[in-house]
Amino acid sequence: MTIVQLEYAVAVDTYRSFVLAAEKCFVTQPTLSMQIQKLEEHLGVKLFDRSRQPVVPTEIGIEVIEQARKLLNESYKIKEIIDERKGEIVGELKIGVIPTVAPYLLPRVIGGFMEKYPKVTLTISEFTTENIIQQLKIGLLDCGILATPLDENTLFERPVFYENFVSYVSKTSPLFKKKALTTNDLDIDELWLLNEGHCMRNQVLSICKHKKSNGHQLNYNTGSIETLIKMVDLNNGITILPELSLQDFSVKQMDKVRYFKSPEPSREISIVTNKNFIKKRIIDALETEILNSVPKRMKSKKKKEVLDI
Amino acid sequence: MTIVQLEYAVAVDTYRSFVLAAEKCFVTQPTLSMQIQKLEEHLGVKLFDRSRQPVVPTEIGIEVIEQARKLLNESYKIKEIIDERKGEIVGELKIGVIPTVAPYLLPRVIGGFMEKYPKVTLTISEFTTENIIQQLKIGLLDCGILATPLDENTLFERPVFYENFVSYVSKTSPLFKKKALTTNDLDIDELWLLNEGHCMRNQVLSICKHKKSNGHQLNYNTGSIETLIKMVDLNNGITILPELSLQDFSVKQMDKVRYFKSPEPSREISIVTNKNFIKKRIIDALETEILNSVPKRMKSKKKKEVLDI
DNA sequence: CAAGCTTATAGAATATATCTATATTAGAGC
DNA sequence: GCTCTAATATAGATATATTCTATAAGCTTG
Repeated sequence: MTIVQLEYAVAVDTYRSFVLAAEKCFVTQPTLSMQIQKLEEHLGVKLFDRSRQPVVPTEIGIEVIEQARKLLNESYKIKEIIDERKGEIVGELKIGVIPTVAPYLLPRVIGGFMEKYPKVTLTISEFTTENIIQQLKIGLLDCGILATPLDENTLFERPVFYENFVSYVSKTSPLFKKKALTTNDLDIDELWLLNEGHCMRNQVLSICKHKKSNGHQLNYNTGSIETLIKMVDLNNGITILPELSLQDFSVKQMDKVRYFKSPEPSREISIVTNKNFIKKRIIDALETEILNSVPKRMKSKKKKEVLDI
Repeated sequence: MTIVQLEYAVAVDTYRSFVLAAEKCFVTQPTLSMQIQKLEEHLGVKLFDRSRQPVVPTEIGIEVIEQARKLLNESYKIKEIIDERKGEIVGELKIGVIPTVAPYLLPRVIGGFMEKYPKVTLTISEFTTENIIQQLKIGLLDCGILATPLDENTLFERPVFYENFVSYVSKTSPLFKKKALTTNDLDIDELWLLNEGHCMRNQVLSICKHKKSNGHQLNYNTGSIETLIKMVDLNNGITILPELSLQDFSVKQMDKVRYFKSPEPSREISIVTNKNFIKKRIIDALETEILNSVPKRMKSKKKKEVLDI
């Protein structure tokens, strides 16, 4: 049994294909097949059921591969020990970010980060919470930046900051005249919402969970907060925005922002990793950069009341 | 970097010798040397300082080897998953036992154990507590059977049973007339003790810690409880025995046993393993066998007041 | 049942691990 | 400080493993 064989087995599990796994491991498919066979022979059990398409791990294969992932993690940690000793922050960091955080946070973070740590390659992708969780579990992502708590016991959450929600109200809305709102003021039928799948949609709905709908005239669900803003600007109604999205607002736009009275609804944004997690130093560095690019007030680490996701 | 290379590095750390490590790994010394060199080259750091005799790991070598031990543990766990699936309890179990437990417990355990699990090879050695702790940490032992708590945070203790201490009193001692004793009755100058290094010696001394010595006429420190018994039988005085040592006593000997009034002084006997521990199923089986060969009353898992070791 | 995948097998080329023999180096004893 | 001894390193040969290319065999799916 070799580390390489375990890497191959894990790759087949991850990609559910010998051909694709071989490609990702930079070897030919027969090489990978042979090594998996040798591993299976060594262990005395079949790890994959090739008669299904796509290949699936056998019952015991699932257990062995889970354990193999732990072993490989320990092996990456050896490399980290070396890098750390050399005082270098190097490597690749694959980050998954939810779309309601990404555009307002990352552009402010990556510049400083890449300047400070030129030897780190960042790979950033926007995914839904569900997708990020999946990919963290199988190691396709090193960390996620998303709203928590997730209640996933194989993942580890480090809360980084707390972001309030605000409402964005068109001039034609009755709420425009109010200075500060309570969640009771919201009219669910006036509200522009994000698509299903965005955790922020659920949070916004839970803000208004006590309100009943009288039926919408128009159901427009969009994938981007920028669209929500434009809908209010051009088509009346209101929407709920995360605080960070206000950063580049014009004076005209700020006019339409209405804050909630305390307790303001808010979300907890965390860096989430696999529990036996690696790349600690790079991720520490990322956390520091995020904290530097976020208003001080949001860093408050005391457990606020946050909305479930 | 291969698993084999890491095994070699760990072996060199364990045995502090390339020659001996090679022998234990069943390869020649040049083979092992070459592989260690390749590993060092791959990692870009020297793991061992060969200019010292015996060889010592470098500062970073210590860290890398510690991590390598974790990786190897994960690799043993893969084998365990396979064995477990096959429903077999197989392998080797290296047990370290303290001398004040070994002769009264193990003979009753090993018979049944070996019959039930014929594919397990048991290797049992008597060592002091200190020695067992050391060997558990570097993996030379799989588990220890000793008095706890140890307060060692890299080790894991599973309390198995609680053993009272009794006194064994010669007919000429004034205590012989008493039916039950309190720890206050003990005369430290009459007491036969075990050698330094036996944890039970410390426990016995702590039973009498409030008593002052007037100076002994004879200081005879022995390594075995059997000797303590014979000293009382043939040379007067008293001694303290663990409860299990009474099991094969003659009627004549039982005459000399005096129990302590409640709360009886007692010790906690645990199976101790490394924290990232392996061979779970074999050790579970061992625990079951031990519990089967010990009087029910001693199994009480409620936290008794036990003596420090 | 054939087309288009995916995985397995065979044989050659390459790389790696191991061995034996021997050189070098470090430490112990005089 | 110099020898002797024990330990580690190096060299070259051999056996073993890994990988590749080419091709066969097995599943899916229309």
